[in-house]
Amino acid sequence: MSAQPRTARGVETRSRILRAAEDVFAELGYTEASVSRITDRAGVGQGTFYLYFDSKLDLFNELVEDLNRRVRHAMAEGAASAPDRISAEREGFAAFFRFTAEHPALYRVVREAELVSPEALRLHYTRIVEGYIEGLDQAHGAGEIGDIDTTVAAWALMGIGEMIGMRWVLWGSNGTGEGGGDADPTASGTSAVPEHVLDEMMRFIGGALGRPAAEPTKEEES
Amino acid sequence: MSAQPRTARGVETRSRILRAAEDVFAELGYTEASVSRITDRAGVGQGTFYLYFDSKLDLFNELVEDLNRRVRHAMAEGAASAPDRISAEREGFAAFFRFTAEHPALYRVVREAELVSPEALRLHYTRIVEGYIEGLDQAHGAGEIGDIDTTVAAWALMGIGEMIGMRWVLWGSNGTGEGGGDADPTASGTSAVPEHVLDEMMRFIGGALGRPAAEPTKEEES
Amino acid sequence: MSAQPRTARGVETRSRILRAAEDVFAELGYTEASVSRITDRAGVGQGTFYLYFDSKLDLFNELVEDLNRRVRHAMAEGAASAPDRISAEREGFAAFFRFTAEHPALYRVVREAELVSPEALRLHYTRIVEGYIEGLDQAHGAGEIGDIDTTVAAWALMGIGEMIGMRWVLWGSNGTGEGGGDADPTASGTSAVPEHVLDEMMRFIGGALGRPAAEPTKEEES
Amino acid sequence: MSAQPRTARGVETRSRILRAAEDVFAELGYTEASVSRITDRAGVGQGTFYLYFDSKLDLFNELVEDLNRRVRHAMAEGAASAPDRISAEREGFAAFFRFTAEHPALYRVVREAELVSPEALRLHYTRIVEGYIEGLDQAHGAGEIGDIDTTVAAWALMGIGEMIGMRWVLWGSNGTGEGGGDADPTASGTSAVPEHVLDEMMRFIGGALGRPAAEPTKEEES
DNA sequence: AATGAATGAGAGTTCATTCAT
DNA sequence: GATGAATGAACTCTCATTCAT
Repeated sequence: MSAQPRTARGVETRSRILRAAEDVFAELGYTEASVSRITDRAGVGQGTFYLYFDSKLDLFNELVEDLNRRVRHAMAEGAASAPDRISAEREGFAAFFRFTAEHPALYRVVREAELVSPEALRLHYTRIVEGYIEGLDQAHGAGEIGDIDTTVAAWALMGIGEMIGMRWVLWGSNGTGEGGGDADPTASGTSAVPEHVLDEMMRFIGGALGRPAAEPTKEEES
Repeated sequence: MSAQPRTARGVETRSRILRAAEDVFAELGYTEASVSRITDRAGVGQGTFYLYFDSKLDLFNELVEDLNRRVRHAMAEGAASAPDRISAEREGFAAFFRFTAEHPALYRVVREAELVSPEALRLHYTRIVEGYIEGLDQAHGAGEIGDIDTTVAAWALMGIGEMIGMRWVLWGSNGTGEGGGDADPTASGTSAVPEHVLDEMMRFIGGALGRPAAEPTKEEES
Repeated sequence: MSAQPRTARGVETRSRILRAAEDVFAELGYTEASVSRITDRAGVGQGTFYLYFDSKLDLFNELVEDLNRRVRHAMAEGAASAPDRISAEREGFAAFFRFTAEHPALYRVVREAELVSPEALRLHYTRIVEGYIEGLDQAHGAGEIGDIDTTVAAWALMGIGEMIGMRWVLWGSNGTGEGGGDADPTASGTSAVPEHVLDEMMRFIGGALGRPAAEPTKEEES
Repeated sequence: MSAQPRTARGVETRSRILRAAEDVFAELGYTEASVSRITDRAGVGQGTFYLYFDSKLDLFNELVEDLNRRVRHAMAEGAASAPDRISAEREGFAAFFRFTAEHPALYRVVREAELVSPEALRLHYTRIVEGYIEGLDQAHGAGEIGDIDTTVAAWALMGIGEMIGMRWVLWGSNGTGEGGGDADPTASGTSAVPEHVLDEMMRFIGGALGRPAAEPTKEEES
C-alpha cells in the first residue's frame, strides 16, 4: 500500500513526515504520538501519511533504523581520530552523549521499542554492540587491553553509556529531569555530560578493560 | 476517590487486582493493558477497580514502587552474606537477574515508565543506585576498592546490570528473544545468566572498581 | 468481547439496538448503515453498541438469522390451516409477500448478504427451501402432486417467490419502485401482491407441480 | 468530466479499465472494490480513471448495462436454433447458466445493484423479462403453450433461473459454495448445471406453461 | 493522454472513567 | 463492597475525487 515517492515533490513530503515524526515521537512516545499529530506538524493531510507509510508501526521501525544508523555514524566519526582504544572509547561516548542531547528521540523511541517492536530494539542494541566488539577485538589484538571476554564487555559498555546518558544527559546535571541551564551541551568537541563525569566514567572503563603489561592498580602501586 | 480497603474482603480484592495488573502490564505494556483486561483477569467487576485506585496511572505508579521495593529487597538479601564488596556485588547481581527472570514485569514496566510516569522511573533507578553508592562508599572506606567516584560508578553498575540482564535474561542465551531451553533460571543459588557471563562481568567490574592492593578472589592471591 | 446483557436494563438496550439496526439496514443496506447511525437511531452511545455486539458484521448475521426465523414462522402460520398442498403453497406465499411488505429489510439485507456474509445467505435460502421440500414430499406421498424432483422444485418455488415479491411487492404494482398508493398491503388475510398476480402465479405453480391422477404429460396421455 | 476516448490508445485504456472493473467487482462487490484497486489491476494511474468515467457509480451502471446486453445476447443465441418454445426455453437457460459460470460478476454485481443503483437493477431484470414475455406471447399465439398470463409467467421464469443458477452454478453441485470439481461447466453445448437438474427444471416449467394438446418434446410424440 | 500527489471526511472500534443499583 | 451499563472522545486507517504536471 505504501510506496516510495516517484517525484521530487513526493520525496520532500515524505521527508517532512519523517522529520515531524521524530519530533513528535520524542515528545510523546509511540502511543501518544497520533498520526494526526504527526501530519499536523508536517503540514500535510492525514491521508498523505498512508501514501508513504503502511502504518504507524512501519514509520516507527523506519525511524528506529534511521536513528540507529545516525548514532553509529556519529560515534564512529567521534572515535575515528583517536590514537588508541581508550581514547577512541572516550570520543565515541562523547559523541554518543552529544547525539543523545541533540536527539532525545533516541532515548524515548528506543526504550519504548521494547514493547512496540521488540525486534527493532534488539537490532538497535545489537548493531551498536557489534561495533564495540569489533573495536575491542582489535584493541586486544594490538595489546592495548587485557584478556577479557569482548562480548560481555561490549554489552557492559552499552549499558554504561545508556545509563550515564540517561542520568546526566537526559535528566540534566542535577538529576531531576528538569533541565539545569547547563552550558550548551551540543557544542562539538565538548561532551554533553560534565567533564569530570566523563573522566570518572573512562577511569572506570579503563580499569575494567584491563591493561596489558604493567597494571598500575596492582604491582606498580605502593 | 480511591481508598484503602476497610475489610478483609477488600484487602483480598485489592491485592487480586494488583497481581493481575503485574501480569497484564508485563505482557502488554502500559498502553495496551486495559483496565477491563486487568479486572477480567482479577475476576472482579470493572467498577471495582476504582474503589481501590484513582486511575490506571495510579495503579501503575504503585506497581513500579512495589517492584522496586521487592527487587531491592532481593538484591540486599542476596548480598547480605557476602564476605567482601566484590562478592556482595556478584551476589547482588545474581539476585537481580533471578528477580528479572521471575518477574519480567520489572523490565517491561520500568522501561515504559520513561514515557508514562518519568518521575516513577527516576525514583526507581535512583533508589537502586543509592544502595550501590552506600555499598561502594563502605567498601572504599574499608580499603576494598580503589579511589573512584562512587556516584558515577554506581550508575555505571546500574547500566551494566540492566543491559546484561536484558541481553542474557530477557532475550535468552542466544540473544534472539525466543527463549532457549536454558536450565531453570530461577533456581535459587544459581544465576539466571550463564555462569561464565557472570564471571566475565564481575571480572570487568572488579577491574573497574580497582583493587588497592591485591585481588583476593583469584588465583594470583596467596 | 460482546456479552449477553445481565440486567433488565441491558436487555432493553440490546433490543433497542437490534430494532434500530433492522430499520437502518433496510433503508441503507449493510455498507451505508454505519454503526453511529444505528446507535443514534437507537438513542444510545456509540460505545454501547460494542457491549452487545462484537462487530457490525456480528449484528448483521444475527439480524439475518432473526429475519429468517420470522419469515419462516409467518409462512408456516399462513400455510397451517390450508386443506391441501396447493392451498398451503398459496397461503405460504401470501404470508411471505405480506412479511416482505412489512419488513423490506428482508430483501435488502438478504440480497446484500451475498457479499457480506455468504454463509448467512446460504443458510437463509437453504432453510426456507428445506421447508418447501418437506411440504412437497408430504404432498407427493399423499398423491396431491405429480412425480417430480422435490429439491429442484423447491428451489424453483423459492426463486418464483423472490422474483414476484420483488416485482410486485417491493416495486409496487406499476413496477417502478416508486410505491403506488396500493390499498394497505399488510392487511392480514389479503396478499401484498394484486390478487390476480397471486392467482396466475398459483396457476403456474399448480401446472408445474403436476396433477396426480390425470397427468396429461405422461403415460396416461392418449 | 468523463469523455469517450478520442484515440486508439484511449479506447484501449478505457476497455482495460472496464475489464479490470468486472473482475474486481465480481470479487469484492461494489463497496469493497476501490477505484485504486481497479486502476491497479488495469495497470493505469488513478487519475486516468476519471478521464473515462464520471464516478465509481457511473462505471458500475455501465458495467451492469454491459453485462445485461451480453447475457441477453448469449440467451438469444442459445435459443435461436430451437424448434419450439420449450426447447428454446431450455437452451436459453442453459446459455444463461453458462454465462453465469463464466461471469460470476453477473450475480455479484447485479444483486448488489439493489442497494447501489436500484434503477440499474430494475432495468436489468425488466429487459430480460421482456424477452421472455415476447417469446411466451409468440408461443401462445402458435398454440405451443397454455392460456396463461405471460407477464407473471415471465417473472416466475426469471426467478427460477436466478435461484437455480445461484444454487447449482454459483454454489456448485454440493450446494456449499466451495466448488466441487465439476467437469468444466463452461464447455459450450453443455449446461453449467447438472443435466438432471436442467431436465427436472424444464419438466417443472413445461408443466407450468401448460400444453394445449400433447407434449411434443418427448418419446410419446410421433 | 496520462498520472502521482494530495486530501478531508468518515468508517469501525477501543477505552478510561462515571454512575445507579 | 461490588458491579454491569453506559458513554463520547479519540484512535488508526480507507477512499473517491481533484489537480498540477
